[in-house]
Amino acid sequence: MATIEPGTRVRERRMRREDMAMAGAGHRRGSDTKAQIRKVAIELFTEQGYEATSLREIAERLGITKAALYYHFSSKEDIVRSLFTEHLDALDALVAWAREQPPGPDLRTRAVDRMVDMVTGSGTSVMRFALANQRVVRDLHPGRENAFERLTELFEIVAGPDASVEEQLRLRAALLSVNTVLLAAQGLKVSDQRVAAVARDIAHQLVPPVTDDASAESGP
Amino acid sequence: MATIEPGTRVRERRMRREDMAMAGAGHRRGSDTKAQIRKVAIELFTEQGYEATSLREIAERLGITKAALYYHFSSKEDIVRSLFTEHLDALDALVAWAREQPPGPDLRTRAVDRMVDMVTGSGTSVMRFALANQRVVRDLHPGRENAFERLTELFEIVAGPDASVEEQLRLRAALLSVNTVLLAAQGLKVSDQRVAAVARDIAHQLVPPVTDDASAESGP
Amino acid sequence: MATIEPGTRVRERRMRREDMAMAGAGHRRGSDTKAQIRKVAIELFTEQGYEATSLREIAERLGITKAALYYHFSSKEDIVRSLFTEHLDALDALVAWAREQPPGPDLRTRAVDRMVDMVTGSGTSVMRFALANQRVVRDLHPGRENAFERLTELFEIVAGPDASVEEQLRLRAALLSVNTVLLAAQGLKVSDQRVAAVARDIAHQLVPPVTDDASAESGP
Amino acid sequence: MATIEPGTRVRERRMRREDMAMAGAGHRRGSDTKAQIRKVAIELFTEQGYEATSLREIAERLGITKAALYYHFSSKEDIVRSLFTEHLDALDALVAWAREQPPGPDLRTRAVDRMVDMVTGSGTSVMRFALANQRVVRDLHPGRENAFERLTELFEIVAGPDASVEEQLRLRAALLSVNTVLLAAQGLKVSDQRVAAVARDIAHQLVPPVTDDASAESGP
DNA sequence: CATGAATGAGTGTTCATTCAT
DNA sequence: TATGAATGAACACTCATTCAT
Repeated sequence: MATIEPGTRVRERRMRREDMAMAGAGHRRGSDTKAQIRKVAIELFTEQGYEATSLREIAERLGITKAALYYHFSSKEDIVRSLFTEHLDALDALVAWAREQPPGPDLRTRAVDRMVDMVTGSGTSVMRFALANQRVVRDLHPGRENAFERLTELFEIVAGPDASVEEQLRLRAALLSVNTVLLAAQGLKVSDQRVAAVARDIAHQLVPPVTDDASAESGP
Repeated sequence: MATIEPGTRVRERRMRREDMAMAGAGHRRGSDTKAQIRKVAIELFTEQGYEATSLREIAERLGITKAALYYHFSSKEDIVRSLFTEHLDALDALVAWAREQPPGPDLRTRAVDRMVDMVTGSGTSVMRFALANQRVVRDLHPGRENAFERLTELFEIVAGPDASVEEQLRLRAALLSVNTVLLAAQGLKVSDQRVAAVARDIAHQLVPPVTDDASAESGP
Repeated sequence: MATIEPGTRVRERRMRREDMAMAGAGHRRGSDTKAQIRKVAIELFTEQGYEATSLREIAERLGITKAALYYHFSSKEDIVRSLFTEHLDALDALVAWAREQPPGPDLRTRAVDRMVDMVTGSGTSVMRFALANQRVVRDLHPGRENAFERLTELFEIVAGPDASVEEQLRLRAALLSVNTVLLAAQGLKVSDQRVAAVARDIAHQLVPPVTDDASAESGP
Repeated sequence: MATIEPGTRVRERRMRREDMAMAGAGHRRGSDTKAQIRKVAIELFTEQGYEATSLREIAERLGITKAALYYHFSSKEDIVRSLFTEHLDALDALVAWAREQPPGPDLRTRAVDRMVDMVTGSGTSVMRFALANQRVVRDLHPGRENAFERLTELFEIVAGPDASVEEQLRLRAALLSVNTVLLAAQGLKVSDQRVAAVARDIAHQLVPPVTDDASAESGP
């Protein structure tokens, strides 16, 4: 041990909710703990990654015990799964929407728009989380339908059956570009709106023109 | 995580090198253990993430003991740091090259080309690894020069002093697009070369035209 | 150390509490585990020294797991710190008492008496522990108030402001002599009471007579 | 891991002797490594304790490898044993001397004198070391003759066959008092000589008067 | 004389998880 | 709804020790 560091490391067990709640009416013991857990969890998982985030951290941040987490969720994995299925609906809706659309030259553009909306929309986006935890997401429902499966489906619908590999690649890149821009914006002082705008522009720019049937897409 | 990873991890303790060694070479043929550690480490860190990868895994895969890792590296962190500084040189070279170039309308394009080359070349792994472990990379040298700092520098040099925020964003996105395409290609059956080609195309397409002051190149 | 300790340490893993428990009490009867840890810890630390005592030893002797120790204490250091602050009160009380006493020729004698009482009093004394682990104790609160600081304070109060260095030395030796006698008694078949008696005698004998200069309390 | 600390922990392997030696003629590679090891070892064992001191520390401080230590000593224990037997001779001499002395009333006093000389002389370190590592010393030669055995022998010879338990205790305390004073002197600004003088005084004061059978011994 | 490379047992510590209350 | 107390498995890391060169 050599030299012993003085204070630190006191584990600050107990820092109950009473401390911070109390004031403001006792009305909150009732219900939404589960929602709060989800909120904190997605934040931490996104910031630090799934494996690097411990249940203790989540519990402590909420002023509850680890055991309490187990009342609401049956495992750590269950938390992350819940986060996903919760937000997977958005993707599902997008897929459903795409399926209904008449296949036309502007479907791709409109799909991209919705994608941009989705990603830049709600606070801590699942997309960001998914990118930060690809492995977990992939392992989550092995063989079953997960976010990546959904995306693939979306890609296929929007690309259409006749799209060449290059076309597919470009389209996927277009749809994913929001995240690239998000990544690119790190360290730059830009408002979220401006980032979103640029993302949209770039995405539009990348959408490959539809190549109906004949000819090559780079035209004469 | 318990249920997540299905097979694997079966605890196959002991599977020593004697199996493959010619029984008689005292401890090891005196050479490249360190290099092998790095190789295995970058593989696992990329696949599973830094935190999700244990030193036991690395050691076992090499048929050595955990303690042996500590002969070559002073900590887990040291391994990851070593991986980085090893390949940081490529980025450094790129920055140096950019600095020497005469600022002209085609600098951006040529920078993008080199970037694509770098990422699709041997360095593939490091970039992929970096993206899969952003947090670790960021925390690695706090305040000091790391991969992200390097990239930022590159961005600034290539963008030039008068670039607007939008322009910067687009340029960054262009330079990073290789990775987007890499990501997009997952699950698609395409050769690496084709992916690289598309990446290059897309990157070129995204490079913002230089808007110094005069009309310049975007003209008709 | 390998060959040093002959028997002992036979690795007797698992020797659970079920043996002595009435099978059915969920985890523990809810009470004094923490106290028991402290008890065992001070014993082992005193016998073997802090560094030479492993948490496994402590846990095993109690029939609990190492992890259980961490439920009650946040680190090994925390255990030792707790032992100290727990018993530091005794020293504090002594200091407080000394401060209140009217400075007179018999203060020294009475202080010595209380000291002897304290050290020979409670079972495994902190004093013995402190002497066996001087370094740890010193490193424990670096710069802050620890046992040695307390003793110094006591020495100064009892010695008075005009004491010569020799006088101080003798007084300190008197106060510490209990421990010398404790040490000297090792290997000798004597009852604790007799040891205490001799210690008291010796201590009294060593107390330096007060040597003011002016009349003061040794007056005729 | 949470936050990664930057530099530190680089293990500073290699810091060879060439760096510091080189200058001063190459004459030192020859011999006295063993002596230096002992010197460093006794320092560190005394400061930090035997268990808390690692062979790596010793080796590093000397600019050699751990393996080199094993050339000179067959184990860590061997080092400590060597330290002891080296200085055990002094004690042996004392015992021998005591044995030769005619048992008389002043033997005790003279024995105490020699003891004080021994402890305050060059041997200081060993005694201090022994006190700081009582357990190790005790375990060192289990059943065989060690420092404590020697001391016990000395005690018995000097006390004589008819001494009561109290007498023995006092005598032992007298002989050990040097160490008490050494301990007491910590934190006090006194020269070693003065400490020695006080120690001698105290020791003399504690020597119990010989109570053979008849009469008082200090009588005229 | 000494090192480079390695090992096996052990350290303190943290984790996800369980369950009686 | 939650908690207090605990567990077993794993983790990163260090130690004393070995041995071919």
